[in-house]
Amino acid sequence: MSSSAELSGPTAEPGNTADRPYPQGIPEATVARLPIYLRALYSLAERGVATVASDELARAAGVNSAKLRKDLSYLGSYGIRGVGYDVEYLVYQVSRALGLTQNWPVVIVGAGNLGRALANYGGFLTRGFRIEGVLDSDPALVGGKLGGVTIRHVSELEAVVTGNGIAIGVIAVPAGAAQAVCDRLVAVGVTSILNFAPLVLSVPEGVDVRKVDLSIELQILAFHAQRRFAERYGQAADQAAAEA
Amino acid sequence: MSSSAELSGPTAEPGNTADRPYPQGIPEATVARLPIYLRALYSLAERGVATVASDELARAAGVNSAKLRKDLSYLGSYGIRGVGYDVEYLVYQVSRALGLTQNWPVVIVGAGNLGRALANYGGFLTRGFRIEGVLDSDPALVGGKLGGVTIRHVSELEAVVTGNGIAIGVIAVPAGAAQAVCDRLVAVGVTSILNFAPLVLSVPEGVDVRKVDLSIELQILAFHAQRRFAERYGQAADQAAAEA
DNA sequence: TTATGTGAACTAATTCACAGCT
DNA sequence: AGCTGTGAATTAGTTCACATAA
Repeated sequence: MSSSAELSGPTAEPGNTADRPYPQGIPEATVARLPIYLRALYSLAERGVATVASDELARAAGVNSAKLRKDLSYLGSYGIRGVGYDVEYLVYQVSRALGLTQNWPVVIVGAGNLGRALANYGGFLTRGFRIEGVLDSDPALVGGKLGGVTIRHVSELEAVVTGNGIAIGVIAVPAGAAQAVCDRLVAVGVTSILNFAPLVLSVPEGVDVRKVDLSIELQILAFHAQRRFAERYGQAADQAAAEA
Repeated sequence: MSSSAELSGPTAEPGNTADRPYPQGIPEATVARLPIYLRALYSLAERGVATVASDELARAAGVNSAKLRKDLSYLGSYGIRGVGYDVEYLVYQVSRALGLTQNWPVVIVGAGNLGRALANYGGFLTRGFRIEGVLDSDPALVGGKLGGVTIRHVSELEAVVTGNGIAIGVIAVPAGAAQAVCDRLVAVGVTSILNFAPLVLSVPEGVDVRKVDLSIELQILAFHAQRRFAERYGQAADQAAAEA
């Protein structure tokens, strides 16, 4: 989770929040759900749905409707009582809240399986982001294409970042190389980092790191699976059950 | 996030929690951090560290020490006052809490870039899990090897799951195919699903789905990046800043 | 009617601060 | 003397339930 909990967090100067789009700040938990709503809204729009009620959108997003309405209320009053929400308009408002009406240039460091998966991942390249550079240390990969971009050598990292005004970096290199890549990104002004390497990066104050950890999620599943087995067969049986 | 908040949730029968390993239940937020602690502990163990204080382990995990101590206290009293925690012993206790002293057989559906990245990802194959099957619909991939396992055709899904007593499935197929794969996994008894496809899966009660969404994290980063720009340059400047 | 928007109540998570053990 | 373990206080997040507006 990100360090700051609010839009107008402790680093914001006091007293001038009144003319911001979202004066009270958007709770972090809400921010984390907005992308899910956005995806559900796109899916509705594609199916030609013009208006949606909170129950329906909530179901599509996998949350309850009270939570959805409260979440959306942080962005403003964009619904119509007795009717619901205009899908297209809500897409715009949620996009704007997330900063996706801009087009953020992104650099991906690491063009291995993970980097390739990212570049081809449905929705990674969508509205709001463009892959401006892909870097790798393997000479065999340099010069190849990925996501419409030519893979360049990682030694060009600084040139690629500064030359394209890149503020967001994606680290998709092995754990051993990740901290060094991170340090170099931060040194040339990248303040948002998405980390896929399985380690905790250390960064200076003011840099926002989010991590996607493929094995942590699996371990959380194992915890719940174990719990289910223990409930069903008693606490001694879970060992045997998993071996079966 | 998972549906149930506690180890002994509403589905557990009342009155027999006293002889469970963790009678009061482990908060979901704690469960989500245990894998991070575990990784930090392994890293310390590899460096030959025998004992660690909460401050140091907390720093390695990127949390504050009060939170770490409270988290560990849900598992039991495994520290030594005035000294710290025995690294090896704590590895065992955290592993046990997460259900990783067992060896869960896992099936990965989808052997594209993402499936391949998973199989090669540092730590995905580690203690607690073994890849028991990899499936894909592409005949060109079937018969090849991935993570030490031969890729089989997705039509064999049911046979692979039931034949190996698999309880955990990983969905690494495109969004369009994900729900169908999910339904088939659930139908043959898989109750834990890790979903990489960018959509909300619908599953019956009792099935635990976690999702890893590569683009949602990027969107959350964009939100914070936008906020920083707005704070620094005023709310009108952020548009121009990202275009630069 | 009907479905939003939101105070109020509730539940979960975090942090503080210090008693208690080694 | 030092670090854990944990009640108490605080803060964040969720859900309820209904006044409000189309």
